[in-house]
Amino acid sequence: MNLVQVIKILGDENRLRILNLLNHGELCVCEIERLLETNQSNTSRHLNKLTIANLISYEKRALYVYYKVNNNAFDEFQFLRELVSNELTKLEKCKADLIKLEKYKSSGLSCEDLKEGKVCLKDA
Amino acid sequence: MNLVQVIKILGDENRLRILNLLNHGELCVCEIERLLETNQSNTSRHLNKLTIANLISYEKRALYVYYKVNNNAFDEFQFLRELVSNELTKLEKCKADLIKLEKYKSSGLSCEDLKEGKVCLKDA
DNA sequence: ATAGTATATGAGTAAAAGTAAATATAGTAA
DNA sequence: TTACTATATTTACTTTTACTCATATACTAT
Repeated sequence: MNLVQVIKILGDENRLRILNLLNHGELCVCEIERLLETNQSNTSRHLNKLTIANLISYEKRALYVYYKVNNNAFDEFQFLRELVSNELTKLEKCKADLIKLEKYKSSGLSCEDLKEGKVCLKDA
Repeated sequence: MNLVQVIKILGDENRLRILNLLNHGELCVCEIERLLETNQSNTSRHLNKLTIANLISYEKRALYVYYKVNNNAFDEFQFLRELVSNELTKLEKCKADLIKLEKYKSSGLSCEDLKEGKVCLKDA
């Protein structure tokens, strides 16, 4: 995967939001899905693209698939650190996502509780 | 123009090649067209997109329109310097473009000579 | 085994983006 | 003026990409 393709894959709001979230720790697909407020299929597809670009990696544990940023990519393409750590945080949606993420994490609940509505992330 | 749109516009090989060329000084449209070995219409469109994204700016002098990188954009989005100065130079096409550019510049000829074939940039 | 759940993927659709040929515009030069 | 040139834009076509619904897969739990 060359630079052009990596940048092409970065050029999507949902995928940038995912990178921003994963930059703060690993998350499973259904957590990302709820945080982005999109559907499962869409989330999975974006995660797949980011994986193909080697920007993230995953680990399957029980039923869940946990995704995290791939530090090798950040070593290979130096501009990625600057982009993810400094630029993304300026985006309104990314800021809002991090607030939701904080709310979710501090709730002490798990991703199963998300769909049961024990944590409401809407307009957090 | 927000970050997502800027990245989207960066995600194209021709536009990255143009940025790489302009990073070494201003060029007019027909020079870029010959260096990229594409046509006039295509070149003009890509330049327009880069202009919309504020990544480059232009100045009209006589019949020619000269484009150059817009340093304001590089100040606003810090990752751009790293990207253009360090990453682009690793791309094969960008390397080849710079060799052609050097050949053209050292020829001492002008863009009019390009189409008359006084400088051959093919496979420089 | 069966049922249930999380994730991935196939298929179809719609929107976006890249391209090239032809034309329009704006400037130069005689 | 008229002819010419560089660049932009219109138009039409094709390819790519994002999205959604439905289904498949893989794992868990009973």
